[in-house]
Amino acid sequence: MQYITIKDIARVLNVSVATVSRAFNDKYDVKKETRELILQKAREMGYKPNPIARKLLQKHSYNIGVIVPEFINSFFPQVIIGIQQVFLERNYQVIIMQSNECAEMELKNLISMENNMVDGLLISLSRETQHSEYLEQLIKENFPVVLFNRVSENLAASKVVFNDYKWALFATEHLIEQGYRNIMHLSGPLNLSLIQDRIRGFKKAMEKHGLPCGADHIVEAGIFIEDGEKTMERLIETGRVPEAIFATNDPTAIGAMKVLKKHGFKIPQDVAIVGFSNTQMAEIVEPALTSIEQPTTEMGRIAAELLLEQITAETPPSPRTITLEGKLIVRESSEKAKK
Amino acid sequence: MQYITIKDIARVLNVSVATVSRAFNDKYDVKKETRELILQKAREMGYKPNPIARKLLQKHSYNIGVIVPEFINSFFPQVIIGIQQVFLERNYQVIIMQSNECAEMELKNLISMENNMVDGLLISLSRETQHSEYLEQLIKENFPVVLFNRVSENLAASKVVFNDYKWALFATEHLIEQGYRNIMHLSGPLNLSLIQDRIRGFKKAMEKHGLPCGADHIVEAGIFIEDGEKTMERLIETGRVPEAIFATNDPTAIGAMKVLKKHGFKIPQDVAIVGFSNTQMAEIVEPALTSIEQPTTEMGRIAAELLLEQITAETPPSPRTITLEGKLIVRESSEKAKK
DNA sequence: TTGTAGGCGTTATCAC
DNA sequence: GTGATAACGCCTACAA
Repeated sequence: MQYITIKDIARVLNVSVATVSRAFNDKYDVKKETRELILQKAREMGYKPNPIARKLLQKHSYNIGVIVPEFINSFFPQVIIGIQQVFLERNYQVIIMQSNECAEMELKNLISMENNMVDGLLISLSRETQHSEYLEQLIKENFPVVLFNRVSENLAASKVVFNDYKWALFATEHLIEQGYRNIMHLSGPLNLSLIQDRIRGFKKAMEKHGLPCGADHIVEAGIFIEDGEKTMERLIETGRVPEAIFATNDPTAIGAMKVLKKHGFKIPQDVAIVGFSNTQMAEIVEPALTSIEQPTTEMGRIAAELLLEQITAETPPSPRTITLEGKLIVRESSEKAKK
Repeated sequence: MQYITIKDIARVLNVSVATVSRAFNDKYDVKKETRELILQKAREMGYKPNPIARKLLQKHSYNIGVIVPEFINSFFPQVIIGIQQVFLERNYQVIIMQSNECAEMELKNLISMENNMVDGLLISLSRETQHSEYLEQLIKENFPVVLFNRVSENLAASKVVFNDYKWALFATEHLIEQGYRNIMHLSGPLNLSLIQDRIRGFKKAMEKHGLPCGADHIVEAGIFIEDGEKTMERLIETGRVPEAIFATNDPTAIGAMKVLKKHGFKIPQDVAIVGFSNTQMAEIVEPALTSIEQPTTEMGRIAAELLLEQITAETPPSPRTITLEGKLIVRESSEKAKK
């Protein structure tokens, strides 16, 4: 693949490269005929400007980087839709990479994004990421970064998060109000702060109502259906089936439901369940799953707006954290306990 | 953000830029002390090599572009996982963009990928894409491109597709064998060739068994849950509920099931259903959905291998089409009709 | 209106 | 070992 350059065109047409260059950037004056001649010839020769060379001069790429841990669950795809909504109309391209929940991969993504000269970065940290020096450095250098959903307190960047604490509390209180007492929390990866927040919310609700909430009431499961399945199998084997379950997200809840049903437990009569995130699956599963609705697409939009501000601002604005609220969607899986 | 360059380092250290450059690329001979001095100073000054400048000289970026129509359904995310598996161990970065089922957007993605100098491109066409001149041109210029799943016959590139015709035929025959006669096909966007293939498979099966298969046996629905819902609502309203349904994919099937159940129809007793793609939801819905399993991750891996071949080959290999086979997963939604 | 020439940040090929 | 210097492809003062 031999690329045609403006030099080639200039040579063929016996004009200078400057003239050719000007013919393409119409802010300069070029005689109409020569311009047309050049454009015509360029097309004929199959010329395409080399964007790399251009980028060497200009300083922005109109590319935005997005790094997410995974997109098997629909959560991140939905956030990305919001991100795209904002950037597309501003003529930015959105480049997506996935870290696969792996810190090493995330670092590679990060470096690669910088190499490709994105103008800004939206990132949701991987499960493994305890601390990212590289990202910290980037932020220190005033590179525009906005964290969303999976954030780290150590990073001095703008953040968009969900009020996980509050809505975990509400979700748990909902079960309590429905008459359940022995409630268990199936949590996700413990080093994620949002998971910790949900745990805190769960504990707070239990304490507030004087219910037992020891170590055996919180079980680490995961965030995928299989995680919920495995954990529930284990709980059933060891005879630790509670009256109700608050799961850290819908897939985990659904995995648990699947196993419970398989073992003949009735939901919600034997075990009531509440999920988190209100995915499409919540409506499909039977009985339909009570869940906390999160404004996913909005999260993307807001994060995008924050980033845009940073990119266009003269002086770097000080970091802000925006906390989004949700909504409890009550369905059959958490119907009132029979007395 | 002022970038530090090798010039700055050279100036400060009173050496030439050449020496600084050499210190970083250790294939040249530099005195140990000077190298260490330079590296040390570089770190101190916060120097980062400018990859754009580098790319101007070298010719490849070690970036691979992937363009998909959407990733709300889990199909494409799973394919991407396969793609990543192959490229990561080869030290390529995978850049993902989504066209949002929109031809205009897809074109922007395409241009942007080229601008970012990806070494090769994996693409699944948007629903709207009838014909992409830009892509055609790219392929003509021997730019490495592999199409997967959503392909176009007009493009002379390598392709990885699923044997939609055959497995749609099998899925339909399965319903016929179970004793159903009045079978309807809920299809997807008609201008996608894979959708046409599934329609052909459905028709063939019906004809083969002497069953009626007129225009009213094939209804265009879509590929999302909502599409299945809307279509089923319409069918129920107009009193056109068949004995069995073969849906173009799982979400459509599940949407239809949801509405059928809401209206009191029993599955499979009143209406049997078969889906396509075997998504996670198929196991979760009740009754569990019979579906065609597709090797999604494998599709990604194979497409990636094909692309890698093209990228590394001296002379462009002639395009190949690889057709993947699937598997019928029988569950309750298609149990035998009662006589 | 057009041409000349310098520069963007890096690497590679000469010399010394 | 190291320093000039010419590329890479494009843009843009400045001159003409």
